[in-house]
Amino acid sequence: MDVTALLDPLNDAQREAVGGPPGHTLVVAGAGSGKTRVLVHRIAWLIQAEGVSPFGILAVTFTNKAAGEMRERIEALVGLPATGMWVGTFHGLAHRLLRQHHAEADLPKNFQILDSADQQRLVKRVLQEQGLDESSWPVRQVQGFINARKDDGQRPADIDHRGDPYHRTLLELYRAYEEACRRAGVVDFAELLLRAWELWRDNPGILDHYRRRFRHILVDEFQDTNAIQYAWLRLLAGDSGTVFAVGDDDQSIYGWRGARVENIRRYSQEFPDVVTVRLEQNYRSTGHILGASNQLIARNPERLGKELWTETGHGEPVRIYDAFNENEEARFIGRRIQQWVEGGGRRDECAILYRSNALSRVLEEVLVHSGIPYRIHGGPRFFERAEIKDLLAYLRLVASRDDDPSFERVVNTPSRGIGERTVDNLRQIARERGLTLWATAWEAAGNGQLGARATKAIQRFLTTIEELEQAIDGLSLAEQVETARQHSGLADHYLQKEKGERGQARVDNLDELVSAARAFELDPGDVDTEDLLGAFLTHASLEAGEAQAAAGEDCVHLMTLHGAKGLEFPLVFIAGMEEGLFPHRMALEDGNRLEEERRLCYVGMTRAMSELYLTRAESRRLHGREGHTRPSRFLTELPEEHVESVRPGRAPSAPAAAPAPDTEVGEGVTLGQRVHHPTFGEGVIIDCEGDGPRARLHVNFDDAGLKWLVASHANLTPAG
DNA sequence: TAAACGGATTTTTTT
DNA sequence: AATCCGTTTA
Repeated sequence: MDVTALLDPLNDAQREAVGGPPGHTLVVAGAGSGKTRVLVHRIAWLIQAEGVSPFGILAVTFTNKAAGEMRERIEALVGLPATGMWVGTFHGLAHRLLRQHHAEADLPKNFQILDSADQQRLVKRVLQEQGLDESSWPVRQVQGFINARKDDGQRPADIDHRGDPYHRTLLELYRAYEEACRRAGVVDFAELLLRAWELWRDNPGILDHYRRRFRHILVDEFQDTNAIQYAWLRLLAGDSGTVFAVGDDDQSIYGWRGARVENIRRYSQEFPDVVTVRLEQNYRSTGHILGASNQLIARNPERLGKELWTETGHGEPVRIYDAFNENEEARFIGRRIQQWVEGGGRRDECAILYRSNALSRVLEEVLVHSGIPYRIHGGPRFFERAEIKDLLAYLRLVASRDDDPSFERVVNTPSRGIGERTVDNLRQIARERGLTLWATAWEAAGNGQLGARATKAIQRFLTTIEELEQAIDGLSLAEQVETARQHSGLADHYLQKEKGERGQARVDNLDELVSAARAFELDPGDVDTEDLLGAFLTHASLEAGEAQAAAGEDCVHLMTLHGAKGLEFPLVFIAGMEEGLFPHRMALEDGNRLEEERRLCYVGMTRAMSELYLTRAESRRLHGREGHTRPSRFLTELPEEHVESVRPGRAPSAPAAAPAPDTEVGEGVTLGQRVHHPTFGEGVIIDCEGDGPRARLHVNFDDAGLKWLVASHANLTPAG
């Protein structure tokens, strides 16, 4: 086998990383430097040049998408299916371990997974059981506390509340929540990781088995690992395994959910003889874009240090556009995209990025208005939709009767006369006797302690589930889901409850779930085919699915800056470059968070291949309030030599509301006219908004530059 | 049980 | 402005 072919297409740094000795390696990979390529080639190198068996390789990523891509590319490169290799997300791999060793992990065989919405409901339940007031103990905060502790590897017993009553209560809640999970046989996301780590910690035999097997561990996006993930890797590597870590400290944007950038540094200190390779040649962006990005991120202290460079030319400077308000900002972006398309570009080469989702609305309006197809990334995901989760809850109950959250979810959905009172009674009995809701319901239905009416209703529910289990036995997965769909009566329920399109959309989604099951059946991937339903339920929990099916149409992409990580587009806009919005006001107080905002800006900028626009609105209406804004500090941090302020000049297609030239726009001046202002001097009126005395004029002053002025206060006189 | 009202909230999100 | 959540009301 000619392994040099693996190295040939690489640059020197990439080659060093891929073909280096099979020891600990840290690859500091800048944006657009070919990091995935290095990871994939490294694996191929291990197999083909070092003679490592795929069975000995474990590669871990953060998203299913990344894992899928990696597997695909490895197989394409190696030329055969990489059987035996473990490639997956931290959560996916942890789940796999826990399934395999459920007894040692003290979990039921069919344990179900809670997503964060499920977890939130359960935390709320626990709060109510403890008789705590939700306004003093906000569910989200309690949930956040529990997750943060788990992300740090701490169980209630590991935490010292030091007599602080607030802390003590949180601890009690953590305990009670754990107990509720245990009873119901459910596990949340953070628990998957913590439990998998504990499994190894407490079972040396099992750990040893995996240590012997996985001598080669590769980690993508290392800067996003949290404490427990790091600990998990460390445990697995032991003294014999090698870790190949790829990451970029400058792209660490998930600190707020427990990611620890410092794991990169820690890794190179704690593991012996780590070879560090820097990938600094960028294959994505032009010189100007890179220059501006480099200098922005250089403002952050405490970096590992790295400066991207490119062989490509300077290209176009980064352009900054100051709009009068958010409408005008959106119109500018729309216009620019239209030009791009008229110039032969495709719409899907364009992306509009923003700090928070609230900004997408105006942009959408303008795009709709201009007839530009677009697609918003983010938003509710398929498997997270209420109707989908309802139907899955029926199936979960079939798979595991103890699953209390699922029981609660559908016991009265569709309504079958089991009210809050009845469920409350069940809950109370269950708690007193330490039983699950299902067991309690079963018993209560037998001894009639709930009253005739409720008993009957409960019996109906119990029968529904039991019959469903009978009915799906021996069926194919898709048929099972279809059967559950019918038995549940959810379709009629939603049609009746939500008239018109909304209800129908829900029903369509239920049908879609059947299709998803069919697709899963045909290609279940690397899972246990003995229990397809169980695997499908796991899939639904661990892989939330894209929000919208990828439309075939050529669409402009709209997404948050976080959502853009890992992507690239020829033409990129970052909208809302304003203090308080970006950097977000929640991050202004804290230096660390501010640095993270700056990294976020860096991530956004480095998405752009050939053109980058940073736009802002001088006045913005947000959450119903209109306010004046200040330009983002990030704008002022950009070096002049790479940046150009855009003068709209004669707009190629006039803004929607703008009158034709020569129309009087107020106070005896017209669009296009040369005017004089007492302070700013002479300039040309290039645009206007509104009419009458409140009209606002956009004037391009010779010296003072672009200004928006209110016509009635501007004191403009015709210049001549 | 569901509609209707009122109040608070409003960063980012994967698993 | 819009949405979500809890409470009140019919």
